[in-house]
Amino acid sequence: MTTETLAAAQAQAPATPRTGCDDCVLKVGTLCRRLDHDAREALHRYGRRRTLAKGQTITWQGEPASHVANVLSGVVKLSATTPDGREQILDIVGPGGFLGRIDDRASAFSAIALGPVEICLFPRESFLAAVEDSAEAGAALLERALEDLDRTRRWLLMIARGTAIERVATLLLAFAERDTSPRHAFALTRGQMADLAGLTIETVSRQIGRLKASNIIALPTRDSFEIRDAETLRAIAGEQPGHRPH
Amino acid sequence: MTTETLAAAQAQAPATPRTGCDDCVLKVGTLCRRLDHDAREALHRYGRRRTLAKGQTITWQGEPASHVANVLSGVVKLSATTPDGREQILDIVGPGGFLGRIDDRASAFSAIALGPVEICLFPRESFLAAVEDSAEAGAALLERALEDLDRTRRWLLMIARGTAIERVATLLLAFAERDTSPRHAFALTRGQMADLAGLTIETVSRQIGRLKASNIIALPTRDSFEIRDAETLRAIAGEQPGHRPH
DNA sequence: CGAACGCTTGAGAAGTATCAATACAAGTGG
DNA sequence: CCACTTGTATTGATACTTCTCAAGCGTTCG
Repeated sequence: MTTETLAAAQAQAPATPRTGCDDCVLKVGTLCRRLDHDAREALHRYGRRRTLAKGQTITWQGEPASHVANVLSGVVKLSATTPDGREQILDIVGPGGFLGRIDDRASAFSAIALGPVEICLFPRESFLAAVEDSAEAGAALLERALEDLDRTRRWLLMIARGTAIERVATLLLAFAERDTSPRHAFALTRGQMADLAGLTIETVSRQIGRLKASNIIALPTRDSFEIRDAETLRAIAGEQPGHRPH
Repeated sequence: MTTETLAAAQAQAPATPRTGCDDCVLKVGTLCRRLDHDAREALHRYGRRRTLAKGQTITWQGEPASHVANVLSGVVKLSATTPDGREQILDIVGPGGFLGRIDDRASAFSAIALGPVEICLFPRESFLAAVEDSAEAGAALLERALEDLDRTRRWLLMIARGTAIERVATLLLAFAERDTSPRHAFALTRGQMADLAGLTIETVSRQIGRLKASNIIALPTRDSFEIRDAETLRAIAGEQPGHRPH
């Protein structure tokens, strides 16, 4: 597993052309889209687009991060590793997501690309300056941060009070939300599901087995599933009416 | 337990004088202190200061919140109640903290005053407008939100991967950080510690008993403790060097 | 004094982790 | 093409942690 820091990533890919925000991939974007032209210019003087391969680490647990980043495309897992070697995924960050710390303390977490990922990388100081100059950018990032906070709190509740089958059912419903076809892909491996749900691989597998045995889901292949009884599945997940996962 | 919403709280205390931000209690404040005069004026046209008694609910789980608030003084617990009646405290919010959702969906959580609390209450729309007008306010709130996010993620890690004694040790260290005298108060009751740590009262009590039996802590009275072996306690808590709890 | 509340302690039950074996799929190299 | 390795998933037996239910204790307060 690569252990590059943001700075290292920047040094490693100096050939990447300086790309302006005007042709930014981030169409649904949080940041660039809501900056006025001047602010965008100022920020884009410092922002660099980088491409990361699957498994590449963007920030490494324990190192002070001099840079922050926005995810342009692809998916990143934000995770921490306990002293005894177990991993906990704290969030899955997709396009528009913010990575890094706003102060200069060491980051407690690692961000690892789950597939090919494009990010926009900023020195922390210039990023902060840009945010303080543009109210729109600040408001957009604030909105995003508060959404992240809300989602993290809901997941904290699930981890703290939910049983194994509740957590797995919630994950399956989240996977199912991503597409409309009846057959859904497991977006994560069993190991990643376990790391996200705070369980072991074996427990995740057993709960999926229980759901299959109860005919609540079916497993046409090993990496896809169909929901046979959505109502029961939602009931197991303890879904509150009025807000949906993710 | 009172179940008032923000709107109800506003209606309930109409006699409170409209207080300007210039004499705001929030000296270390996140918001008001960093607004320029015009923005402060604009916001203060809508902000109302409210005093809440211990146990009073500021927002109620499931209700759409039309207002947001900043905590001026006192401490609030942000918590959720599961369908089966157990409570999970998601965060303890002190002066400078932000309460509420920035969108109009129902709030998933309740905020309950742990003691006498002063808050500054804003209609959500005017609050948002003020943030979009003032880059400084946006930046300050963003900083705060990202801190909250970081702390919540650390606690999620602790809940997901930590054992009962690790969680309790972490809480004790957090209590001990609040004062310098050798004898520390339990800032929360056993029940609140359990709700925060995702445990039961009995388990919390047993872990405290274990720490006492191992001479790692002493219990001079029932609502205070002394740390006898700080190093071991920190080792149990699994404290990473480089960042401290809360 | 009795009631209410918060805390402690005990015994048994339940849920999940751990350890271990096996199965399956996808490469890889002979 | 087939053995072999590697990564991932399933299944079983057992141990351990925490929850649940229950009882008892100490303090405060009416």
